[in-house]
Amino acid sequence: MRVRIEDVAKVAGVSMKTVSRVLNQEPNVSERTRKRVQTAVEKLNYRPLPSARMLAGRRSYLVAMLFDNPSNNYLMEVEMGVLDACKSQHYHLMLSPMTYEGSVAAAEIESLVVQLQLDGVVLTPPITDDPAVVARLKELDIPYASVSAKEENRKIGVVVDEHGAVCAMMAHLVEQGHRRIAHIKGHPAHGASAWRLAGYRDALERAGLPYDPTLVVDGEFSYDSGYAATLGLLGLASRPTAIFAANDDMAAGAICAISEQGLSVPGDISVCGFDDTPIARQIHPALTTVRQPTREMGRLAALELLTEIRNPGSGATINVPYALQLRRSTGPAPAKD
Amino acid sequence: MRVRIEDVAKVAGVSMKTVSRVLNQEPNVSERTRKRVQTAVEKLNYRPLPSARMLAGRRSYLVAMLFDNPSNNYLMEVEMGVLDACKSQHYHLMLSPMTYEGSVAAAEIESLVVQLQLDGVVLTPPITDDPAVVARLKELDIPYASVSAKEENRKIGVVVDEHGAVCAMMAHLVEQGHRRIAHIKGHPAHGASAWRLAGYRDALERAGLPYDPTLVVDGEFSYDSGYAATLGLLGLASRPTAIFAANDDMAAGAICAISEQGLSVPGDISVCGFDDTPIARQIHPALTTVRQPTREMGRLAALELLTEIRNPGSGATINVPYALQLRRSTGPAPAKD
DNA sequence: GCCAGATTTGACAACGCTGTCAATTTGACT
DNA sequence: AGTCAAATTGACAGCGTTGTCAAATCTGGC
Repeated sequence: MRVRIEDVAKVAGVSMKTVSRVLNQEPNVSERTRKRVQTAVEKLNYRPLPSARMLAGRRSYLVAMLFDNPSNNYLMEVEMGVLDACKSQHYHLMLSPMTYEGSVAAAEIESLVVQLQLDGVVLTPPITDDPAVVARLKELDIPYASVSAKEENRKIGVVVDEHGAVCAMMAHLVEQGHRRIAHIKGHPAHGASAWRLAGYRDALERAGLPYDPTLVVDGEFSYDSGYAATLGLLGLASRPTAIFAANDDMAAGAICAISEQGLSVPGDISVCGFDDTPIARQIHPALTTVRQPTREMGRLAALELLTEIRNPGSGATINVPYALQLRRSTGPAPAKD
Repeated sequence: MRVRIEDVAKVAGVSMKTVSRVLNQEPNVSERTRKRVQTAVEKLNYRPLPSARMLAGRRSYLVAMLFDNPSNNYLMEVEMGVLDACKSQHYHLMLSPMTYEGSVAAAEIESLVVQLQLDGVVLTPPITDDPAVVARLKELDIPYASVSAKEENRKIGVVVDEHGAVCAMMAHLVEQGHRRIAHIKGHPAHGASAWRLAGYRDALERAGLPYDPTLVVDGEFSYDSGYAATLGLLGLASRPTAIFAANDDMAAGAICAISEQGLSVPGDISVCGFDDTPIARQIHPALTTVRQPTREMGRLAALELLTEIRNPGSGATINVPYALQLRRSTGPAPAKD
């Protein structure tokens, strides 16, 4: 038989309403009763019935996560985090893949938010920076939280100090004696691409190294684009001794290209990436990269969104720490001739 | 203001219940009243509120996908497929990660299915073969569809002919002159591991090759387990000239181990995997493997589930085709001494 | 014109939860 | 102890729909 809120109330020895308060994190519940109720909820394995809450309250207890497949891994991690957060607050998640094409997206938003009476939306890159989507969301006055959004689109959400991470990574290369460090840019639609490039430039300046435009090449975050870009760099008259790729996939492509040319990593050229996706440990040599706590980021973004939903104006942007993962793909610069 | 069924009833000059009957195509409504109600519905542009019907009626229009992280990529692909199917039928998807531990899982199922009044469940490996979960689902009489389940747990769902795929892959190796072919087994909890091992043995027999137990080693589908297993194989007095790993991650580990020992792939040893995950194209050399249409499998499984829900007894198991992806990691067996 | 039986219709009580508002308890100060 | 305000708790009425079951209305045969 279905467990109802009434049953939980009976077990906890409180009223239905009090259980409801605990479930919805409403204020004015003493710590002692809250604990008691929570115990009862767990004991009975109770979950509120979405349709009943929707009907009784005015909210749908539904948030959507909008995405457009940057990378399966990344997405899945964020999703798990969002799921964690939702579960902890008895919210539910709707997944909504969107083809990132501006106007189409806006119409999709419309039907999602309006028809399903969504309470809020979690945005993941690159949709975080889609002006049409953000504008429509604001217009509809629906709370949204973003993961790694650009400054201007970010009121609520979570970010890492990408700039700092890139600088740290670059500092590591400089320490190893590298002076000609190339950069493979990310996909132009992603905010992260710009941050990483900016970090690269600032780090050069900080190290007193010149900025050489020939060492900065286009990429699109894909393995193939990294491979192609690296081929170009290797053809340069004076080739770099290190390559900083804007993500791991491209770094993997770079390593492959370098090996294929008969050069060694890191003997001849050091390579580093960004993100610490599983591939970083599964290539040879293992990739030096920057780790972001992706799942945690999803969780925190969703948590802030729920906070905002519950209490408009109280959602914030959270900064999470990054961590350099030094592995075998970077090493001392080869001795100069 | 929202238009309610009551308003429609008033306009049509009938009771709420009669309007409901018309909306749900129930019998025993005279043609005249049906018309009158329909006119009123159109005039007021009335749509029933989903949560109210769910609460009052019995269906939730909700299906869940149960999973326990076999691989982010795989999962995400299946999920996308399931999402496609749900969307097309105006159903919604609940994601539910489960820690695969038998009894715990069963309790979680309970709470999901009963508490959320799910209409059906999509099972993904390895949960497809968790006896506790399957038994509980049957007991609760909830329709479920599985993706790549073992024979006995599969009434509704989708499978690929893994046995055939493995045989085809092995035939390819044999054709290239390989006689000592090793196999790295998958995680024992996954049905696929058994299929792939069985396919390996049958293929050997078919090719008239002896089955050598020392060439069959344990793995758990992870990169590291593939790496470790391969080290073992390389230490053998008479080492294999080809390794068939039960999935791509392990194959990638194998390639890494082989290279580290100073041997070449495929020059000294050919390696092949299974699944065609992105890593297959991102390692060097690119991996020969078997591709399954993962997303399509998710879609078809969900579609069959929805069919079954709508019309009990009509769901079926669908067989989807596999495809050999021949890449650079396999080649002719080295000439015998 | 009347009756039994079939057909059509409606009243009303769920469904499981939250909002409202009043009742009770707590705690800080006299 | 006694007071009053603040914090905590609970009773109960919906939310919009469908299920149940009884009431009303139609049939056709006499």
